[in-house]
Parts: sequence; C-alpha cells; structure tokens
Amino acid sequence: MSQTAESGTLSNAEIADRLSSVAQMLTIEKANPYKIRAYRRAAALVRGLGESVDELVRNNDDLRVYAGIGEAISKAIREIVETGTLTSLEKLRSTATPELVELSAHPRLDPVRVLRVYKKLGISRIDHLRSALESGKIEHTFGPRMAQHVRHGLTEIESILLYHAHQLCDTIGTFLLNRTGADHAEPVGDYRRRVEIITRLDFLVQTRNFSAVVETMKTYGGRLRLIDSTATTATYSLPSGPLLCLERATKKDWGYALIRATGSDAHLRKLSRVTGSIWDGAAKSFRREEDFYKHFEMQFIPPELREGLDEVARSRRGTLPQLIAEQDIRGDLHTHTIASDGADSVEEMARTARELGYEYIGITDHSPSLKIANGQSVENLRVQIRKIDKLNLRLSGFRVLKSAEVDILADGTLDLPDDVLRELDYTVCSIHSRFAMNREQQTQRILRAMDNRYFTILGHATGRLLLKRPGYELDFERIIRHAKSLNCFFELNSSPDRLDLSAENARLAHAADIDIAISTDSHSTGEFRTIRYGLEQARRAGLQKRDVLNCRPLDALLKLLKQRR
DNA sequence: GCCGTTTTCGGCCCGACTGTTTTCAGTCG
Repeated sequence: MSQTAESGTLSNAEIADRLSSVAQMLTIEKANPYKIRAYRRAAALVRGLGESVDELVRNNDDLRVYAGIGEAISKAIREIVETGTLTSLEKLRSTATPELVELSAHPRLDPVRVLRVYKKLGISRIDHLRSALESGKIEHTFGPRMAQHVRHGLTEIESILLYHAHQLCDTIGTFLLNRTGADHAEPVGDYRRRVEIITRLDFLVQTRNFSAVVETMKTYGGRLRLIDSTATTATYSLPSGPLLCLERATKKDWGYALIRATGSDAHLRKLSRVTGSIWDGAAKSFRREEDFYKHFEMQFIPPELREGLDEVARSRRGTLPQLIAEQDIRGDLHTHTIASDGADSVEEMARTARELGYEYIGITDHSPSLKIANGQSVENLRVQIRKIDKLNLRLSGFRVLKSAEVDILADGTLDLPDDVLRELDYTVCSIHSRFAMNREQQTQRILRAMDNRYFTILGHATGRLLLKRPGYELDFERIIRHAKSLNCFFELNSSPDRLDLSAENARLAHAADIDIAISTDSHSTGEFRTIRYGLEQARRAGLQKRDVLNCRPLDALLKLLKQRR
C-alpha cells in the first residue's frame, strides 16, 4: 500500500485503508474492542462517501458531522491528509511482527483469525495463506466460515449486498448527473434485475462528451481507479467493493441499449432467437424498451424476470405474470416486540402497520429456548395473547394476529406445547440452532416439525446470511412436497441480509403451488419498510398477488392459516 | 473511540450452547 498518492490527492479508499490498519493493529494488541469497532466503522464510512474526504479536509470542513467520526478520528484523518502518514499507526507498526505488517495490506482480514491459521498450518506469509485457501486446507481444518473470511480478505473485488448497492447507486447516479455533465444515467445489469449479491455496478450513460464523463468520474470519492476504457465504455474499481462500469448510449438507441445492458446473458440468448442477433447494429433504433417489445410483438418483460427461464416464451404468448407490487401487501406476518428481542411494543408495531395502510399484523415473538433473543416463556406468551385479544376489541378495521416464531428443536419438535399453540392464529416455525447437522438430519428435522398440526409457515427456510453464512444443507424439494401435502407455507424473509427463501427457492415453491408469506421479521417499527427487499426477490420469482399470503384480505388469510386445525 | 430527549460518564446486546482449536472462542437473533 503506497503511503503517498501520486496525484497529491488521497482517495477515500487510501484514507480508509489507514484507519482499517489501525483497527487491525489494535486488534492484535487486544485493545478496547469498542475502540477497534470505532476505527472500523469510520473506515467503512469514509470508503463509501462520494465526496472527497481529502477535499473536505482541505476546505476545513468539520468531519464530525458524520456519525462515527468524532474528535480523535477526525484529527487522525486530518493528519493522514496533511502529512500522508499517521503517527499512531506508525507507532503500532514499529512494534509489529513482519507477518502483521504484511497483513495490514489486506485490511479486511482479521489478524487474530489469520494468526490462528498461521499457527495451526505452520505458515507465515500471505501467499501461503492464499495457497492454503485454494487447496481447500483452510476449509477442511477450520470450516466454511473461516474459508469465507480469508477469501473475502484476499479478494480485491468485493461483492456487496443489493441493499448496499441501492445506496451506492443513488450516490453514483447523483454524481454522474451533477458533476460529470451526463444528460442521463440509469443503473442496469445485475442491479436492475435485483440480483441479491452485486459484484459489478453497471450504468448506462447518455452524454455528448463521454471522455469528459470518464475523466470526471475519476474524481469520485477523491480518486477512483480507472481500470480500462474504450470510446464507449469505462471500468473503475470502487473502494467499497464492486466494479463500476459505464457504458455510453445515445438517445436514439436508449431502449435497445437498456435491454442489452440489463441482461442477463441467458435472457439475451433466448431473446435473440426471437429478434435476431441483438448484437448487430441493424436493429438499433428503439428509444424506449417498450418500442422494442412492441416491434417484436412481445409483452414488456420486467427486468426482474430476465434470467433466461421461460420469460421470453411467455412474453410472446402474452402470459407473463402480473408481478406483485408494494401496494398489494395487506399486512406483515413476522414481527417482534419488546416481549422478546424487538424494540417496540405490540401497540406501537400495530399503530405503525396501520399507518402504512396495512389491515393486519402478526406478532411473532421468539419461543423460550432462544435465550439470546429473550425467547418468551409460555406464561408470558399467554399474557401477550390476552393483551392482544383486548387490544383487538378496541381496534376496528385492523387486526393484530396472535402468533409466535417457534423454534424447531434439534429433534424436529416445536419449542412450545400444543395447548398454547392452539391459542395462536398461526405459527412461524424456524431453525435457530444446530446448523451443522447434515442434509438428511436437517431435512428430517423440518419434515417432522411440519407434521405438527400447529405448524403453519416455515420461517427463513435455509438460515443463510448473505456473504456471511451459507445456510444449512437441505433437500428442499422434499420439503416442498411435504409442505404441499400438509398445507404448510413458506416465508420469504425480507431482511436484506437473508432474503430467504432465495428467488430460486421461491420459484420452486411457487411451481408446487404453495403460497408464500413475504415478511419483514421487523424488530422495530422502522423495519417495516424492508418489505421492499422481499418484494424484489418475490418479483424475481415471478410471484403475483394471488400467490402471496399477506396479499389476502383478513378473512381469506385466516381461513388458509387455520385449515390444518 | 463515539455518543447523548437519563449528555461530560458509562454504555456500546448478551447468555447459553457447541465442539473441538482440550479450555474457551465461535455462534445463534
């Protein structure tokens, strides 16, 4: 990592790297963990800013307006910008071993974990770490999470989650329009199709002077590294992880360019069988996407469906689904309150849901065995049930449903006795423990849980945490068959770190004609809006209003939820 | 180190379980 910037301006990434290095070194010193976290947070913040921190410092702007930067860190950033070095970091480095100094070039690696690997495998260098990763030795010795950590730490291009890409796209889009002189800019590619993990952000840009846009874009975030450019394209490496690709398109062929740049490759292959090669210049005069589809007598294909499945054929037949939209949602069936690990009361959650225009909300606090989430005792659940009954007497035109997020225990039994389950309107049953069970055991565990007549909805079916944890192994098709035969439902958990069911699994469940609940798993009133992320994936799965439990009016919903009783 | 509608100190989520790194770190929401 170079200590001085060639251009004299430090990029946000370079400043962030130094803050991350401080955090790494402090980790080794076993310093106050909150101090370490503060440096990490500040580094992530700086890395993600569109404005140049170098410029802010030179303009004497107060960096403390940013949450997470206070007295000490703003001083440190000032020192980095003004001198190119940071005394406290140099001091920490001077006492560090050569392995650690080498590690600090990879700020995303956790030195404590890497040192454990070094010790166990008898290595001491990054290139050895890399080969241990590639040979599978790390996964074999330390498991998948460690392997994932090392892989992330060593990879230059980092993937980001879709909801982070939303923020990033806003910042970049604004920069393109306000600073670079672009006339029009629109995000395309994986992002437009709402793929849940993004490694590349693509923008289509309309401008008279593309080279000026490419040049000005280099000043994004202080300084942005241009990897490659042609007369009509430019690729940069974003400090916050993914690649940024700009592509020029003219007003005249904007619609055509949108289709091509949105992809996916598989979709375009199928599309070109209908339209002829869409790579040759001949067809290039569609201003809007709608014009293109009209010309070929096709239905407009929403970007979320462009994955090369059956969407082209259905578009030609005019049988594309009318995808679900935000206004179709009538309630939320997975929410937590202060009774377990939520931040707000039943009343507050209900009031907010009502203000959002919902007709009902299901309260699903955790069951007793999930201690860390303050799982509610049977007695307290009964108190809550009575409280909700009373509350419902006062409400008109809105209903609070009595439920619980019931743990599926290791043996497949449910974490609450039948006599209390009976009092609930429905249940969300989820796995929160023993992720390491094998595929057969895990599948059996869920099948058995479903056999309980009070099992209603399977919560976050695979337990995955995007970019963090792969989720447990399951024979999902078998679970689908079992669910169908017993009238159980699935949840599409909208939490942006989960998105579980995945669009692919939601498609499978839908193909088996199983209704899905799109739920937020809200732990506070502010989280209801995350329904947006679940809806995006539901649209990718081709779901319509009629396929989704919480699009149904209350009476119809209750009838479905109680059909097993 | 940061933060503040309990603001200049004291909290920043935490507590039980798991499993092999064998004695405590990692993990679950």
